[in-house]
Amino acid sequence: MKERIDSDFSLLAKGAVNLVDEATLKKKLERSVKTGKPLVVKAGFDPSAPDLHLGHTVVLRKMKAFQDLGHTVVFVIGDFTGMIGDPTGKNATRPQLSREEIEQNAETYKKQVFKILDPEKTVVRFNSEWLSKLGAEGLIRLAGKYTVARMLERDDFKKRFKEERPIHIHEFMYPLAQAYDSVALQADVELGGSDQLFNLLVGRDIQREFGQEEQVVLTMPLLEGTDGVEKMSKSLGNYIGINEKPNDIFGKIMSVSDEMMWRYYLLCTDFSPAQVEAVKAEVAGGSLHPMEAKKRLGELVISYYYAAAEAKEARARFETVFSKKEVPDNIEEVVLKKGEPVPFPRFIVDMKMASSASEARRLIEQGGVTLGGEKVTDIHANFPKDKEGTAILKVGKLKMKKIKVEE
RNA sequence: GGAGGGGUUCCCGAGUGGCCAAAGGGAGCAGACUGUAAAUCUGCCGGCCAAGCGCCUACGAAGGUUCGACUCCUUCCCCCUCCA
Repeated sequence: MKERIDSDFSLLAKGAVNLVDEATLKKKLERSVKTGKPLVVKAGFDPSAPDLHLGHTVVLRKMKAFQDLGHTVVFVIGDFTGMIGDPTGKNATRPQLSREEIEQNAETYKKQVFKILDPEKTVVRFNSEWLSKLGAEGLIRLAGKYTVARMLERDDFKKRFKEERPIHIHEFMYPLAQAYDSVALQADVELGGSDQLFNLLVGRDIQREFGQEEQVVLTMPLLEGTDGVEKMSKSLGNYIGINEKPNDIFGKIMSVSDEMMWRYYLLCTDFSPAQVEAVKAEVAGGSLHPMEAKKRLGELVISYYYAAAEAKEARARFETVFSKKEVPDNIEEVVLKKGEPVPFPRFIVDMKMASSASEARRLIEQGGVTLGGEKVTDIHANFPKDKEGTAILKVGKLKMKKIKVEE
């Protein structure tokens, strides 16, 4: 029993940035084993961005870890808190989402989330369920359980207060509302990104106020995006979506810098820190090529969201296109009727391989366009639509189509 | 209610009557190189074509002044800060 708890604990604590606190988690685990009652593990998600990327998976995978040990994972969709908007200090006014939009987003969410979590074992809840019921009175009562001074402990509030930048009252409600989620669910554990630490800790205080046992707070690191600097986010365009095609995921992973790849190894795979170190040592020692390490990473990551065969295929395609610089077999074919020759820039736009003729011209000028392996050099040249035949049109390294002209 | 600051191309941000399709940076794209869609270097980076030093569209919106406005004036819209 002692071993069971220790091994569960170390598995769950793996990779965490914050764990508040170890003793409580152990205690809860122990009690759960004894009573056979699973822990309630909660994580909240904003309903406005239903496009999951690898950054989200860091926390989701942690949820999965709890789930695999038999605990109850509650996926909270913050439809109520979403209306408030997490106070990030930015003034991005959030578009008010309609009920239908939220429902729709939730569905999209589930579809993606269940690529990681077990749909059978996952409880999905909307926090408007209990927060709406609270009413103005309840909300004020809730607010009565916390103090401004404590709120101002939050780093960005503190900063803004000091710099005399505005803090809106409703921003204080966000952590409180989120905390109340934990009360409503009687959460034992709450997971989140490391930027959520403050909010999650408020949950503990509020739970105590409501006479509940405090939840354990466990935060995971924020994964940097493909640029290697900013945290992965859709709005920054540096993300790798788990819904993207295997080929694209593979390519994007290959575009992650060599240094950054270790971070991905650590946060996006099942590798233990020791295993990651081992691969790292191999690369450092020269016995493993960094490119190979990265290819393996790509294959591995894809295999979590797609079939293993598809992961292999993505890798194979990458090697064909980039390493061997060959054209893969299964590329899109476009069949055209014979007709008048078309100026190349126009033609490239028609084929949707450039967004404007100017761009197409630029691509030609820069030597990025080939037809049947021949470089197109003249922007005034025509695509020989008057001749029958098949040729591969390549625009840049990534875009290629097989063009067939027939009678 | 009062005082002030601001809205520029995908983003940040300079520009304050012509030299402005608008500095610089980021992102993006292309090429070279390579070990990868890494790194590095070079170039491009509103649109249209008859490709000229051409035309159209663009500096919150609408008008106006001017030979000429992102730059000046008027009105309006929006954002932000401080004081009350």
